Amino acid sequence: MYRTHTCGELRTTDSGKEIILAGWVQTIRKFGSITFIDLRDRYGITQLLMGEELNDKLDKQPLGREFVIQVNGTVSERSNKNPNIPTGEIEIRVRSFNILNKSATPPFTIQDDTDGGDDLRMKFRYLDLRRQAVKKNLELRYSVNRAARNYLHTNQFMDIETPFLIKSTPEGARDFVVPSRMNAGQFYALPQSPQTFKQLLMISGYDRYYQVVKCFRDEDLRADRQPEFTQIDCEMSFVEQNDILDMFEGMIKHIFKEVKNIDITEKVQRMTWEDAMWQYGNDKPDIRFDMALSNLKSAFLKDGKIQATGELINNNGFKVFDDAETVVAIAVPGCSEYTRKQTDELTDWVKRPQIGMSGLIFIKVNQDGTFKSSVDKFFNEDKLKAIAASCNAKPGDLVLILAGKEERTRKAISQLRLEMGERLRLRRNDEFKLLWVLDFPLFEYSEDDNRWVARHHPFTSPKPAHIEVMINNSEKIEDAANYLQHPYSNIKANAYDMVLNGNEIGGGSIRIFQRDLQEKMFAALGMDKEEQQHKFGFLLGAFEYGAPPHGGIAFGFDRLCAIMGGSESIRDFIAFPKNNSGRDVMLDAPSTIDQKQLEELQIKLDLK
RNA sequence: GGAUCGGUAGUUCAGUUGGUUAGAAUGCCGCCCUGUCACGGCGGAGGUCGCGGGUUCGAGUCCCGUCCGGUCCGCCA
Repeated sequence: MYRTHTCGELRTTDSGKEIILAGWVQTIRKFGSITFIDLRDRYGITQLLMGEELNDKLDKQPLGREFVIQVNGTVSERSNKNPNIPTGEIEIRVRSFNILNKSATPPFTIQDDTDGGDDLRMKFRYLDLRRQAVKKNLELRYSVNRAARNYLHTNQFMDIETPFLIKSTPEGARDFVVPSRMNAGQFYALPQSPQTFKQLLMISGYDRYYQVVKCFRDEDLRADRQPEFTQIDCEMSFVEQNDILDMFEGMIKHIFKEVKNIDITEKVQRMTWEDAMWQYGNDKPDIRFDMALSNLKSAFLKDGKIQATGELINNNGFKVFDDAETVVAIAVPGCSEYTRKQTDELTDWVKRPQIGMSGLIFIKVNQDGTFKSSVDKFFNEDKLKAIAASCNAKPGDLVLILAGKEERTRKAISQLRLEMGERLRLRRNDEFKLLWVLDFPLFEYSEDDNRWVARHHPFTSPKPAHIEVMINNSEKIEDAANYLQHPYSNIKANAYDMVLNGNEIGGGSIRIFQRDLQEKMFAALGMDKEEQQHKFGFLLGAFEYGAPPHGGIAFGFDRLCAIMGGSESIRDFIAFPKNNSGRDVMLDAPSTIDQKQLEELQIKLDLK
């Protein structure tokens, strides 16, 4: 027998018991003729006390950090207790020990605040995973997984596995491809999501499906994006949008209750995509704090028309505003005392290439009710007051204004809002605010491909009221620069995202389930009949055999875990993640393959 | 594809205007210590300053290139 107990479970009530423990040597503290050892396993740390009688053996068989040892001994109440660990009231009086395996000195310390850098930790990930801090994250991940499965199981969802070797459909993200040896010259693709399979399962009558499943996208990485990632993928039949929203806000609430013991009792706020863009400049607003936008002038089409023409700011001799397509403001609470240095620093911040604005205008709303702005030359106090009022600025606030092209400016003010929220510590990682964003546009114009593409995916249904517009308008565009004027840009979809603290954690839609509407959708995306048949013939065929109305959603499991764990980066919530360049630095993958393998696949490399 | 920050002891970092033998902490090794738990004390070993080229009497430091890593933009239906 290797052990009778784990290193996390013994207490004073076990005093006197003869036990066997096995684990890793965390630290050795030699104290004259006695030696203290912290023994660690997955469950905790237990202190071992080795007396004088073991010194000969310790001299002959010295221990080191991360040695795997087994000890026999007696549980004993300590004279000096350690209140910092659960087993701190006892120690093991060791009678004998056994080295099960030695260890080289690890390249970094196996501690919560390790001295190892990210690169080194990834290279020795198996050592990094021994650390309590990382273990805690994986435990959280497992408990989110269990909570989701329990909820879905309770609600009659059935876990059905779908294949990983599937067909490439170059719509959306780039596919990872896998060469086929038996079908030389042909390739499988790894799924970006089990989308079409879960729709086929609906047609097969499995009306509630789920899967916690790996998905693959061959795109560049980010702190919150990996080339292989896990989704909680779900689909339901005979449902309307509201049924799905209710079901899955139920799931998220259940997860929060089970994992973090947080009760979210209120209904999750629902906001249209247009309102999100209008109020926050962003389709995934962080609503932990307010700071909503004031649209002083905007080319954004809301309810099919331009809502802000700029009467408050135009024609005051300030060319920047007069020439701008869009002028937006936010009121930053309590920052009217910003110094010149601080406002200059903010100006530099918005001028960074990643933000790309050419300047920043500010109005200080002083405590005494006066105003001081960077555009005093052009705007009198009444005007400044009106602008400040438009974004609900209070005395003591700092109004920040950006002006420029619609898309860039809206994006920039959104980033500026988040940055100021961050600086003012309004984005606490122990506060959780959920939001549904609804009615996304169905199409997006791709200037690269000069055609309309599906914003969500091509199986998403249009709002019923917009179907006619979709069918009766050609997809062709005469003037690409004016695509916003095309009727397609105003078609909305039965699509929804769940947003948590400004992060998209889930997205889905009510699907098209009739063959002709699906064909019209493909046609709108510029796909002719032949191409439709080649790429999606199986789905169009299936729609002819009694496809039920259906819809679904997929949650980004890694990201959800990271946010619940209070982290921006998903890597610490994945046991073996890839680095920024998509490499596994531990395995050193990807790597070249043997000439023999290439020959079997009949593949010749032509590296540039 | 682009921007930006970084690469110095096993590890995390400091290193002034380009100037003597490149430092600290921690880890490692040795000795001392019977109540430590971030143990303590004394001593010791440990460096191709990522790599290549250039400027200079002299380069860790300046310039060019390159590789690696972090973050971001593009991209990610």
